[in-house]
Amino acid sequence: MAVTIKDVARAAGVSPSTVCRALSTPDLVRAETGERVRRAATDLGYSPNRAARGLITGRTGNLGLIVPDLGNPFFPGVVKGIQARAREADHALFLADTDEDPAAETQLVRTLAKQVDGLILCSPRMGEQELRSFAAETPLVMLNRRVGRIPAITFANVDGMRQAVTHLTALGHRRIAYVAGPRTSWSNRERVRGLRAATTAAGVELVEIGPVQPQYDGGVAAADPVLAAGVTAVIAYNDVIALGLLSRFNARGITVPAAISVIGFDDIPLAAMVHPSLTTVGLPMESCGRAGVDLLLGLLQDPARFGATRRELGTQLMVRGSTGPPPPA
Amino acid sequence: MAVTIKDVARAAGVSPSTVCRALSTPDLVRAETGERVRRAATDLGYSPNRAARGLITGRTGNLGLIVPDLGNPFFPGVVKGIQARAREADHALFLADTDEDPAAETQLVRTLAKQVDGLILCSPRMGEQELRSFAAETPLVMLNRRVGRIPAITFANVDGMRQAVTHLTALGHRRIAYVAGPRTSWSNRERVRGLRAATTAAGVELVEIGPVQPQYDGGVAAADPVLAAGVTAVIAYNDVIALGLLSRFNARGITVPAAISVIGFDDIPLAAMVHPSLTTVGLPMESCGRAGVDLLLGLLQDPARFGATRRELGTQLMVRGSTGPPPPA
DNA sequence: TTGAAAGCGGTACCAG
DNA sequence: CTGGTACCGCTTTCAA
Repeated sequence: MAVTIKDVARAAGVSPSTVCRALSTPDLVRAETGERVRRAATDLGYSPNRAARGLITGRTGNLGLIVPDLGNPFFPGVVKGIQARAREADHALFLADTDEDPAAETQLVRTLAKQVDGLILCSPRMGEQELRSFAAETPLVMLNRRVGRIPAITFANVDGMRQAVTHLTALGHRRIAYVAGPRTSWSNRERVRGLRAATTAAGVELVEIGPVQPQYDGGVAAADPVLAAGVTAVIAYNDVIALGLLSRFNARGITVPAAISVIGFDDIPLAAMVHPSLTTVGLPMESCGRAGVDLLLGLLQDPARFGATRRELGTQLMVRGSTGPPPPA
Repeated sequence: MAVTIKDVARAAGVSPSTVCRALSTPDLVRAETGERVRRAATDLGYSPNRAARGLITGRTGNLGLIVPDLGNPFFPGVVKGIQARAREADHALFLADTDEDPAAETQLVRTLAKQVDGLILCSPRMGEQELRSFAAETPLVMLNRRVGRIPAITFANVDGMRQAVTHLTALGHRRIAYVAGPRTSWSNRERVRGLRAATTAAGVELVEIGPVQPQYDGGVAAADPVLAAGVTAVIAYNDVIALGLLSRFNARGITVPAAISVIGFDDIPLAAMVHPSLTTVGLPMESCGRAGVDLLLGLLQDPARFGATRRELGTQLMVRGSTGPPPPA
């Protein structure tokens, strides 16, 4: 069995209480005693049992993270940022993947909530009411979604779409398609909103296609309708869909960007690795994760801060090989 | 504060002991009483505090997972499998990412070991001695590495390479390059071993290039040496390197597979999404994760099983568009 | 079949 | 500055 506080106390010839103080509040202990205790602790390889400590302090030193699908390359980046920041702050991280199932999400929140100081919900799929009620009883931060005054980190989706449309209109495109993601997706709604505003402002036509599943095959399926729509450029809900579009265009002998321009969203690592490389709206995924942890830790220190705690991270269009001037009419 | 066993006891008009029994050993409680308790528990939304339970039972119901880099698309697949299986077995999962740093790995093992029933080390980078000593004091399973008798799940790397070489020789290739991954990587050593055996057996030439970092840029950097080696086919340590090769070949106007054939390893999702799609040796990543959890849980139930607990998962060559006959000489 | 009591590993308060 | 004591939430004897 592991070494406990009593073992250290015995070895140092003091009481457990003193060991506790020597380790966590050295000022309250005589220097010499503290020294002796700490040496004993080191010698025995002691480190406190966090579960036991949590029982009395109410702080476990653990955070929980729930994501819809690690298979979607958007999420690992965020998870990595969260993990890194949590570790810096000396917190461990529980991870759960819901496989895009809102019911699993709900159940996992319930289960995890007990074992952690706070939860991070990445792109949660559950309903607003549920989210609100969870947020009321557990410290909780959302990533990539906004509901009421629940603390959240989001991306500047609207501005990202503005950048994409500006890029395309500057190249001369006047008729643009959008391949939509799931209707239930908050970020899809935001992106549509930004797109409509930008196209209207620029006076160019927008053709909405879909919705499709935010996956490769969704993009493949959307490609033919896009071509049928007679546009010279297409913006996809995300990069994975855009890759599906590229693939199907290639299969049909449509060259990109000569015949049609393609823009994705997210800037997953893959986007820069394909040919032609994908022009896309880049999101700071790791920063998002780190910011989420910071927000949560701040909230734990000062729960009153709730409500003043939402942040939108900037996005940046990455111009690459998949966009160019429209073909001559 | 959360609802505790006492709240349930009060609501049901029984003692905490009875609540505990009604929930975990229903046979020891009168049916009617048990029913009443369970209803009260449901009504109040009670679920036991696992940390408190762990304190006394010695089992936390938590597993720990340490991976080198979530940014490498190989790992999310494995993590997903682990997470899914752990959840089915009613266990929660701690996740840590070491950023390829062996020192961080060591420290994380120490930290996590206290909070979990067992650890899963995915492609661990630390030294053998360290691994052995950790394995001696903590229930532990390795994925994608084998050291002595430590329980482990691995892939049939050697056979995978045999399949790749068989494919290429069947197409007529007689001179093949290998772009090596890190020397410190166990799976790279295994793959080299399989490759040498297979090429020798087939009587074809093998040119080893590298090692390079197992990343896209590593592949880009290796492309020119590969071309200079005068081979008609190249096998890469992994898919990400292979994608780098494809990119650089494309940039130099070398067409794949007409001028040269390319094979990767891992079958990351991306491999099927690029053009030409990548022929690669597929590894059952999710199965690996699930098998790892099963192994660990078995070990926890019966520690004596240690040593009889290694398993190698089969691999399957996925023939796609990046391989074809060699160009006429 | 049930309740009381002890204790898992810590921390916090109170006396001294 | 230090030790004793109570208690965090739960499980598990031991008696009744």
